[in-house]
Amino acid sequence: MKIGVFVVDDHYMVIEGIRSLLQNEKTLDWMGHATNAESCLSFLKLYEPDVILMDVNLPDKSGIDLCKEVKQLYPAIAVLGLSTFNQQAIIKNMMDNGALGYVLKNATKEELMEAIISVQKGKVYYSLEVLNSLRKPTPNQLLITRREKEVLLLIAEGLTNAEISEKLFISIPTVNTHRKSLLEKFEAKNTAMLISKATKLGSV
Amino acid sequence: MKIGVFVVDDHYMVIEGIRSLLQNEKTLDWMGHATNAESCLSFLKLYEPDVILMDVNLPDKSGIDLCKEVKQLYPAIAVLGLSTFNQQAIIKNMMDNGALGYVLKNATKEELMEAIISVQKGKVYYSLEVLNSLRKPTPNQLLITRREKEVLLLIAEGLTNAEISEKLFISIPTVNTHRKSLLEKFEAKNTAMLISKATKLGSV
DNA sequence: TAAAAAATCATCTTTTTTAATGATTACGTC
DNA sequence: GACGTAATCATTAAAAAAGATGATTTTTTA
Repeated sequence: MKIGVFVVDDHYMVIEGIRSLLQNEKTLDWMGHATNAESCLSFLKLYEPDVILMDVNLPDKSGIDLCKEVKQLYPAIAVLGLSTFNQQAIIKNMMDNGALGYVLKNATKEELMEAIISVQKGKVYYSLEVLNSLRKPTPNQLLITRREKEVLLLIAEGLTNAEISEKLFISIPTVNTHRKSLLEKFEAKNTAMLISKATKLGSV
Repeated sequence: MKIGVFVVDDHYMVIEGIRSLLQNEKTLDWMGHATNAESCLSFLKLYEPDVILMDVNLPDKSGIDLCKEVKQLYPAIAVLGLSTFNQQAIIKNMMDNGALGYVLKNATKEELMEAIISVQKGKVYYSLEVLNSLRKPTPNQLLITRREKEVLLLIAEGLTNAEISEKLFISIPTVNTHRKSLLEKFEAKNTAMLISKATKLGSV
């Protein structure tokens, strides 16, 4: 019984690369590809692959959202996250939304095969690099509260404390408190460093 | 006479994708690939391809810098920029540093072939999407000067004006001037927005 | 080489952020 | 129901950034 594989990625070269890597694998059945979330969902109405390789950055919606939808509609399909970035926040998000594994786009053929076979069996798979990055002592970035995240986003948009307080219906001192805990949690010296770190970690 | 093609990209899947797309083209000679700038330069010491497909994001240095170096050392080689992003700033930068063309990673085989043939003949090539984006009214982001970029980087690292002035051996008012022009050019209301925009545009 | 652009410095004012401390209320979990 | 965390608000002061204007010296580039 072959493993049906489907790929969703907005870059044709990447799709072609994966197809080329996997084309001689007799245990796999290349079911096709989609370059956006919509056509992926259309495909799934007609066919049910065993494994979907899913890029986290898609033109119409994020891979994270698509992953969630796919898992709700077709729980049997194993989703394997795929991206160029090695960022805890994104990976964690992807896994929380039903992905069974995560590989980077510089993965070798062997890694990719191992990942596909693993998730098809229902086993979790992370590529080596992803594992290493997840092993790093978790900085406090993951522990941002809901409110702090709201404030962070507004700061990044360029709002001042006064504007944020108005928008969130809280007092300026409160905004300041959140601001201070954000600086602490991100180990940032000031706003610039905060936004810089937060953006790179995918929190913004 | 075949066109010698070399690819520099840090993602194995992309390399494989390009190779697969081009493998049946009899007019091309696949000379190999590199996954970072260093090994690209090593390769060029031994062989001279006609065209290099060069990703703008490399692990060891930016494709923009690599492009500059390659053109200095081997002016005859045509460099074709390659990336997932369609951003004027990056494209312009790449072209200013000697690239003859620019295609996105979702290019089709036909586009890619046309691009390679064009730049090999010394003709400029932009993919359709790139052309469209270049036609848009240019925001001022492209015009960041060398000094402004230095200041921007230090701001993002969390340095204050005083610290920056010390580091760059300039006065605090001067740092302030650069800071203000950065805010203008990025159309940012404050530091937070500046760093946010700059990071997303790849300037940091 | 002349014009344009970049880089430099200055002064002064206002706004915003950061720091330091302390405290109350709400909420979910064990 | 106790406990910890999150969320809220307050006061005061110092540091930093932002805004407005003007001006000189290098560099680049047409």
